[in-house]
Amino acid sequence: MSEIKNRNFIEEIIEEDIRNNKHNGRIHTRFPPEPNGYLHLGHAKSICLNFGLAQQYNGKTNLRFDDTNPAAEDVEYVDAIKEDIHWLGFDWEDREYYASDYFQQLYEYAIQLIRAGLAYVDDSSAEEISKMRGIPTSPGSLSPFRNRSIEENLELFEGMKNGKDKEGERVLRAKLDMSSPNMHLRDPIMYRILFSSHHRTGTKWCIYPTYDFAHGQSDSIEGITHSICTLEFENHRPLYNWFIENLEIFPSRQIEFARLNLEYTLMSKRKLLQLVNEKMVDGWDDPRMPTISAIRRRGITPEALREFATAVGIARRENVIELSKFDNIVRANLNKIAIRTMAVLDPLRITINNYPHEIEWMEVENNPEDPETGKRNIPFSKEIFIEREDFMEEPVKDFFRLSPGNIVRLKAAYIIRCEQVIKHEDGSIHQLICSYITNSRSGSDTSGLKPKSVIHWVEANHCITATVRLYDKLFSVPDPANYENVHSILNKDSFQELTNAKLESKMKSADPGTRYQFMRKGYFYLDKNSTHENLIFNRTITLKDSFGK
RNA sequence: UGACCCAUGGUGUAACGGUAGCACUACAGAUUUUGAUUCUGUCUGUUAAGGUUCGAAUCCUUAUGGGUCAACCA
Repeated sequence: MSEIKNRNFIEEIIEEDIRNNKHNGRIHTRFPPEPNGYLHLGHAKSICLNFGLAQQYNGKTNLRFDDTNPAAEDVEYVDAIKEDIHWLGFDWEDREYYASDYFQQLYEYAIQLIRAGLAYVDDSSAEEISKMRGIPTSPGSLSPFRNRSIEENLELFEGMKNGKDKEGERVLRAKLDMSSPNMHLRDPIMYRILFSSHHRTGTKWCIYPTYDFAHGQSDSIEGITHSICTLEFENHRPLYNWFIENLEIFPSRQIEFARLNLEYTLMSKRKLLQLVNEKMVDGWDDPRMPTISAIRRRGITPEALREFATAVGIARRENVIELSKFDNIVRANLNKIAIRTMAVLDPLRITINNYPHEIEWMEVENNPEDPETGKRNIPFSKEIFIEREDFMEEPVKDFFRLSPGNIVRLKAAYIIRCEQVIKHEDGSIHQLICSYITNSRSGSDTSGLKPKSVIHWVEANHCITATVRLYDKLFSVPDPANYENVHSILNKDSFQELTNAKLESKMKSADPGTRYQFMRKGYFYLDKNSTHENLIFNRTITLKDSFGK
């Protein structure tokens, strides 16, 4: 069935397991976000991987919030995460779980390990524990509390649970190997005391399991067959397995893959939070952010994002994806579906002095890539706007657009020639006087003229004015993660707001769900704060532009 | 001076002991009433050295380079 298809290493593992009828051929994955921030591109890769694998192999995927640290977590994030996953196109059905659902079970597991002599309560301070752990290249030392009796451990652990101790006063540790070269095996901490209120369990618990003591068991409880995580958890795997083996519970298997890195993009939750908190961006969904909500607000489709998540591949080597890969996929997707319209972002008025008609209606396609979207008529008169940058008084080499004495084709209309430049007192250009070529009307052109360029325009008396927001890369360096100070690497030109853009009048009723292509300018999408009175469009991405290369 | 992991064009990813392929980028050309799209072509690669084998990107060894680990974060 899949002899020809190239599979990634995780698919190979799964197919091998299916062949061996492991877990009766059952495939069950999970996506385990911690609700302490918004989902970003890296998470999108993981979501597509986990849900995609389940779809591919007839399995299931659970959503599980990894909420074992009440100090950092919040319901605000829970809701946003759910919305993002659904928007991306995936559904966990009724399997919405929380690690905190298992707090009681986890507590019992801990007692089981204490009874087996495999866990102990340590009264050492955090600093002492850290010191006794040693360094990777030399063994740690044993805690003086390591050999407490089972009874004493049981009693002390119950005391911890009942709030007898202060935060940081005691922890429960697994008894493994203080001389292991793997630091995670040097008596890792299983439980710590935290008197913060949990977003789900409130103040019921004052001891909370650590990631290592919660994650594998949560997988196991849910019958997860393939627990997929990123490479930095690789050194945790022996511990993951140790807990499962010693607890004698369902053996989920942890598999690690390389996380996504993208040029010019920060993927660290901590730093993204900093950008938001210090108002370097307009919230988590600022279109320059790499979060899923920002990508949505930018106007990128879930299809494009899914395609990107697949295209980057799954492997175990560190990687940095080029931004052009992302851009390419976004453009290819939008090119197929975007409704074309003409919009002049930075208007320059033109009067066509020899144009005799009051008005004419010109027919133009809504999307040449999709004839089913039909055509529309747009008005044309002697007063129009063109893009200021489509005129150059002293054209540089290879500038094909309008300049004094030269001709250009107005898309779907006539060829015009620039006759005169009218300036303000300060020398800046006020407007242009042009003539039009009478027999050059689009579709019935008999002029024989071949202008080197076609430009967009809008009729001056029918158009509407709107706000257009142009976004660019947030950072000026391709590897922002390598800089501690994000302020110093911000791209100063990452945001530009134009408030005098001229749009075709039909855009008055622009649809919030529709992706538009402003011809020759890029793809645009209505912002969430747009109103009928004040239309705001976000630029999703520019068109490819080979001018000047 | 430890353990674990990784190494294929500029980037990402295939090739499962038998012709190093695909995508993106770059460059060149064709088409085009969007300098877009589309189409065609070109450049560039198995980290190194040994070994096993009729045959190695693939298996083994060593070296080199890179990543992860010393939170009561996940």
